[in-house]
Amino acid sequence: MTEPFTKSSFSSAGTCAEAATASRTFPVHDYDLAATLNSGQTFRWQLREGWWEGVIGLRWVRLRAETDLRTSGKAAENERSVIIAETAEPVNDWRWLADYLQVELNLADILRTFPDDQPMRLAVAACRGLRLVRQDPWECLASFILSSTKRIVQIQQIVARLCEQFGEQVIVPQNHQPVYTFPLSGRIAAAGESELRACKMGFRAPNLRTAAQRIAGGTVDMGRLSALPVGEAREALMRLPGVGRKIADCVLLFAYGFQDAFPVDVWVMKALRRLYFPRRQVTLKRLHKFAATHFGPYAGYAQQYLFHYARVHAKLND
DNA sequence: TACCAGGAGAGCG
DNA sequence: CGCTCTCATGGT
Repeated sequence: MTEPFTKSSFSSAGTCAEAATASRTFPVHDYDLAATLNSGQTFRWQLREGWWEGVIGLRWVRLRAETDLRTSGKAAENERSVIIAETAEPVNDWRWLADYLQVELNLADILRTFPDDQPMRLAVAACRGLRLVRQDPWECLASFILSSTKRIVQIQQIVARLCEQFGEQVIVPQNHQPVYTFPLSGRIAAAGESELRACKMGFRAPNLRTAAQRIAGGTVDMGRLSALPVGEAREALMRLPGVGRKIADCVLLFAYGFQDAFPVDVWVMKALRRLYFPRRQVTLKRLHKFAATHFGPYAGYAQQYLFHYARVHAKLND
């Protein structure tokens, strides 16, 4: 990577009360920040005054994408731009953010591995710049346990209540409203079921609580799963209550980076049936088999394109 | 009102 | 294996 433009200041916070403490600019190619942060992988990013605000680990951060003026004449398919990040506290090492955003990943190399068929061409064309981010495993697992048969907006609301209720306050810019961390598993494990239900998660409450207890108690070691073969990691996740094939695959893909994990939800199911099996009644199991052989080594990435395409761009209603 | 949402799990034939 | 039902909540 080229040496990025970094600024860390104890400087003139004088006139602007909302001034962030540290900022950094990441050069990127083909990175649609809005689509990426708003495509149902994560549930805490909020667009406010032109910035995407969120919490990664213990840090408040806000992000903004800007087209690189030096190359503004280039074709859209190789768009150069920058992601500007600002934090509320000084930052020495920005690896946590570079890793989360996966800014060093070459998207073109991945898109090249996709099958050269009409559905993928449509999805890629419609969602150019869509990325996968690399999330914290526990936050990802907990969020997706809360996701079942909920719309994305509702998942966001439940997660927000959970953080407000059980998370710790993080440092934010002056005059900014309070922001909270995603609660640790131990904190959720210690919560009562009725406290959890107060966050409007309904029947998912006992599942979240039991999963948190097993993780906080060491029955499941989230850190160890990344070293396992994908099949074994999936089995370990699926032993947790409320975690079936779909949610396990979401965690494998979004948190651990198993690129061949292929979550099939109602949208992906609809897209696959409509685009690849227009007049056949295909079972879920058959679709998994198809996905494992058809979409290549980055099937999970292809899945995200199909999901976003189906949900936002395509009209797949029968 | 009826139906659906980035599902899982139990019960059934 | 495949099908059906239930779970809690809020929005069309």
